[in-house]
Amino acid sequence: MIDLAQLRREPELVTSALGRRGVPAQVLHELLALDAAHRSLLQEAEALRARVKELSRQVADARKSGDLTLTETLQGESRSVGESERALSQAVDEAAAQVRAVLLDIPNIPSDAAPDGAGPEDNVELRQWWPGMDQGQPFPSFADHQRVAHWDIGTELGILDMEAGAKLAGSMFPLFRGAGSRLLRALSSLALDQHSDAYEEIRPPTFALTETMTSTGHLPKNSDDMYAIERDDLWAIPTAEVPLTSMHRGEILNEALLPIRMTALTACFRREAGAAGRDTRGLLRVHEFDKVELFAYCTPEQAEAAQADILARAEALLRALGLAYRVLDLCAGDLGTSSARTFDLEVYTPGVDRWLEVSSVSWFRDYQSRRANVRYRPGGGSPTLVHTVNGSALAWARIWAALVETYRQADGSVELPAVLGGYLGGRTTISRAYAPTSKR
RNA sequence: GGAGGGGUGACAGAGCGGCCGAAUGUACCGGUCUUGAAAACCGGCGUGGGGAAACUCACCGUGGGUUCAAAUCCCACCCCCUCCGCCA
Repeated sequence: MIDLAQLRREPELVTSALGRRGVPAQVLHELLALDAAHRSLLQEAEALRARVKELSRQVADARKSGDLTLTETLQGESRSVGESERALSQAVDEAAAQVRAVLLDIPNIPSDAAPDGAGPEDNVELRQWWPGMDQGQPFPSFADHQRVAHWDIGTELGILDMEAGAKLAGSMFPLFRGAGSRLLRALSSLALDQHSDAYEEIRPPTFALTETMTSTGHLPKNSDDMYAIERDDLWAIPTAEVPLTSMHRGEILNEALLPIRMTALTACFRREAGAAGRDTRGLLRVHEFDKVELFAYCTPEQAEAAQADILARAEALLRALGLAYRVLDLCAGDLGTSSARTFDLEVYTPGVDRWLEVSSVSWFRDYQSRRANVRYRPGGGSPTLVHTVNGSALAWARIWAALVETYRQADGSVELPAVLGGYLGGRTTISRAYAPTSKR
């Protein structure tokens, strides 16, 4: 969440910055009013509380001196002050809850560096990359045999079975088979191995408590986008960012250990509630996908480099896989709730002729760490919130789509890039012959 | 799931109704001593909220309750450990 003290200190600045991403000034004015009301109630209640404590001390003294009448008088007085204190405290709690509810709903302040804009159309494309670009070649033209959608390729080769997935869990739950399944495993292994030089590999739980989801900013605002297991107060994680951000919740981290960097392979679950029927064929948009995430807790000074490192690693993977992609600098209006600055990576898929988001590399400033209460002591001084940074490297479902489309050969087989060879037991060719044909 | 034990400051560990935000030890910071270091000795050392300040409030797993007063008593829940049961 944003810093309430900062809002009080410089309301115009915060209001105009949040205005860039569409938060009405009215909301902030109301928040300040609620906050002022809360504080004045708090002062009254605390004065009463102090009085009760003072009287209690006097009761102890009176009893010690054996003055029973005085003891009873003081007890009576304390009791009545205590009663009004209790009533006031309840009002204080209610006021505090109101403040918190509004505060939790306010998105992060965008970085000054984030471009202006209201939505996806205003995002700024920073660069593109494609195989051969470094040698001066133009953007690939792609042959007709590459202009086949991955869902057709998947069916043809028996490596993707959307029908079977739908039968088991409903539409938009993909089921990969044979070489298609192994390809996913290979991608995850490749990525995790690549990041292991600087990022500790974590395998977190797939579900998280409401409190955990709140720390990253996924709750309360985006509850419709998540799968819930109400009986156990659990939510299926939409990204490994959720558990990783909360791993050190409530802790004061050793400054010497920063940045603390972690990578995790998890399944990610998205209800995609608002997106019914839109771009939903094949793997364009699915409810469950595997993703390798990169994450860092760092000092404010380290944040920029930490974000750059994650972006560089995600790009390096795309290049290693030989996939054309572009980098977008998200405008203020398109930023995720918790983010101050985000770079999206979109891969080009020739078969469906689209740019698909496969990574979102974000800097959250102290928005998440304030919710999660993760701090460090700069120079041994008083505790200060850390910054969090994360990004995917990468989300595999769409990469899978890009790979089979980009590397489809004239004969209908798929010839995967050599970097994956070691993870595929040397079999970089996927052809009908390898398909375990139970059905087609 | 059943039985028992336990959750207190960075860590260890006392306190079990009345200046307890909390003894003591370790760690850490400053100082004395020393050529330097160690040891010893002296001093300091939690977090958060409110307040211009004086000052004040909260926090001893979490949430309720009893009481003039709760780390201390009562209730519920969570987590950890040991044993039993079950199990990939």
